[in-house]
Amino acid sequence: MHIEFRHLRTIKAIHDSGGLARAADQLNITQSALSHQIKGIEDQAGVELFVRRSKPLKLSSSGMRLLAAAETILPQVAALEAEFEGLVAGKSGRLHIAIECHACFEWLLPVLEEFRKAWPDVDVDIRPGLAFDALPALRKEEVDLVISSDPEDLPGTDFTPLFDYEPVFVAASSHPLAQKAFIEAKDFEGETLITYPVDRERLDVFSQLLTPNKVEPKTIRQVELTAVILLLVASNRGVAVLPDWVVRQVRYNSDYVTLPLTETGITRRLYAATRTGETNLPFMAHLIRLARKEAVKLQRN
Amino acid sequence: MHIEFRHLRTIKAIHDSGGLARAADQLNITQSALSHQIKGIEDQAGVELFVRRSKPLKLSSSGMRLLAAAETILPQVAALEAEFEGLVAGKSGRLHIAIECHACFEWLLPVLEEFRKAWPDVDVDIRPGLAFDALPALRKEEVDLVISSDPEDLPGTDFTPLFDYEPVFVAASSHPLAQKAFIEAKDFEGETLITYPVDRERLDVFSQLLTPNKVEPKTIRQVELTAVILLLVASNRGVAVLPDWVVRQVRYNSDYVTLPLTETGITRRLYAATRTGETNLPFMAHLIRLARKEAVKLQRN
DNA sequence: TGAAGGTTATGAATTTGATTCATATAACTT
DNA sequence: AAGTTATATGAATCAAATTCATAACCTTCA
Repeated sequence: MHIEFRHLRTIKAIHDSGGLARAADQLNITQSALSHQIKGIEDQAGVELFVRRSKPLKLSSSGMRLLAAAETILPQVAALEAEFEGLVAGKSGRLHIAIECHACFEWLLPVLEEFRKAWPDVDVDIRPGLAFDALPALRKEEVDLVISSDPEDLPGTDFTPLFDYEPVFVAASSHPLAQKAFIEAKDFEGETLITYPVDRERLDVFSQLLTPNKVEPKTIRQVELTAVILLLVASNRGVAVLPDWVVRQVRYNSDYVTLPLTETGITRRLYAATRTGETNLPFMAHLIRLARKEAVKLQRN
Repeated sequence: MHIEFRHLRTIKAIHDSGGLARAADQLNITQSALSHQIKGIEDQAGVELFVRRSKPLKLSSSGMRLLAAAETILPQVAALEAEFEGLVAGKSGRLHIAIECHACFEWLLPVLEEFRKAWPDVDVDIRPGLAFDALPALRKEEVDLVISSDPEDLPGTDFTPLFDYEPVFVAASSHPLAQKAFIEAKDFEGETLITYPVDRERLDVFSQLLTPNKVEPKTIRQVELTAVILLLVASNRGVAVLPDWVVRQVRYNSDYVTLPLTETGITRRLYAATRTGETNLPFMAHLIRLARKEAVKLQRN
């Protein structure tokens, strides 16, 4: 027996309408098409699904069994179809995020909090395991959004600017470098540099200053949490380079100073990388707006 | 989105096979047909269900949602199809019975007990409400079997003989009629006749003796249970006419006598009425055999 | 009982949807 | 860059579904 959803809908329509002609109207086909159709189903099933010795015809006991199945299965199909309509309309979907920027948790978590209120049907997740090779994962649809400061010219991938920030040098107030107006690459030569535990080429201090100037810090110490980095810096256990929004947040504590990198400072920009077909989804656009709003807030502090 | 079971099977086959060509083999269609098919589903859904930037292709997040639905719904469809195969093969089905013969419960219940052991998948029920107008109900598929002693020449309805029985006169041993060799219609004139609570034209004593002889008993008292009828008869509160299998069962009790109706006795035959298309279903044939076997047993007592 | 009205069935023609065939395109590996 | 593997594409073909027109059947009423 080759049963399809369509057949279940037919059975239900006939039962609910109490006749073939009315059901045909409901299904937007002719009575004749419906007659042929039920004959086809019966031929396949090998049993009579309708009793025709009364007028209008009605379901046989076998037909009633099919009706029972229809009443179980069709709501599941309707829910699935509604869900896909939501997907198409952008009301639902998946938003799995990979973050190349380790410090971005500081602004992203409040953003996602706000986002969830507006888009309860969107499946949100942060995928820490995909921070490495985030852009290939985006292409393979393993994530849906990558937060990155390194735009690339990739077909099928859009980089939407979020906001600009400045990576700044952070040292204890008593540190000798604290008296300078700005920091140069060579200033790092005798220092213990404290960083997040990521590939050094993905840290601004290396990509924008040290690597181009072929300078190596004395030692590098990796620390997971921003607060711990600042604690170690304040107690002169090392120096750090952090996004300005990070140190702006804890500006009340004056145990350390912040200095620009280079005379003119360095400005970096954060981007949201999305697949081209999804950039304009309403929920995606809303997340980007929320991210920019949070950035303005951070810069007011 | 016009989703069918077929589409769910396609999604599942692709996922399980890990590629389009292998899935096509599994589904017994060409790779090309499958490619067209998934393109068709995607066009309808309005979202991409597959990620093609890898080889072999794999399900997108939307596709995974469809797979989840497939894994829920397809087992339900498979069960339904298996059930219909059982129906066609006669392993399952419905057996709703209407009994025109009120005393037939005495042999039918043990028959059905045995039947259930052999045919656990057959839906068995006795429909007391349909005893009146049982044959029209059979035609309309409201019941599937009618036990009747009145065969009719009805197109589409088979009457299969079950067994013969004799309706016998029952009276207290001390009753004056107890001394006769047989009973005639006029013998009922001064008597209280105790019957089952059914239409008098459906009682053998009326249809075979009293009505043709234009005899009316003094009074008629209707009683539901056979055991109560026999009690009242034994205590000389009236007389009765019952099928011989009924009084044969309780023959140890000698407070009453049984006498044939007329000099030569009256023989009646019980029939199983079924719809012509269903008479030869294995479970139906088995029930008829069991009924006959039970009758032999009753006649041995 | 015959007529009228309502309902479903049927067959040929037509339309629509699915599949095949042959080949192009894309992804991956060496 | 070449070769292999995997999927996509378009035209042709086939199969399934639907329509149109009408036949057949059932129920009710006078």
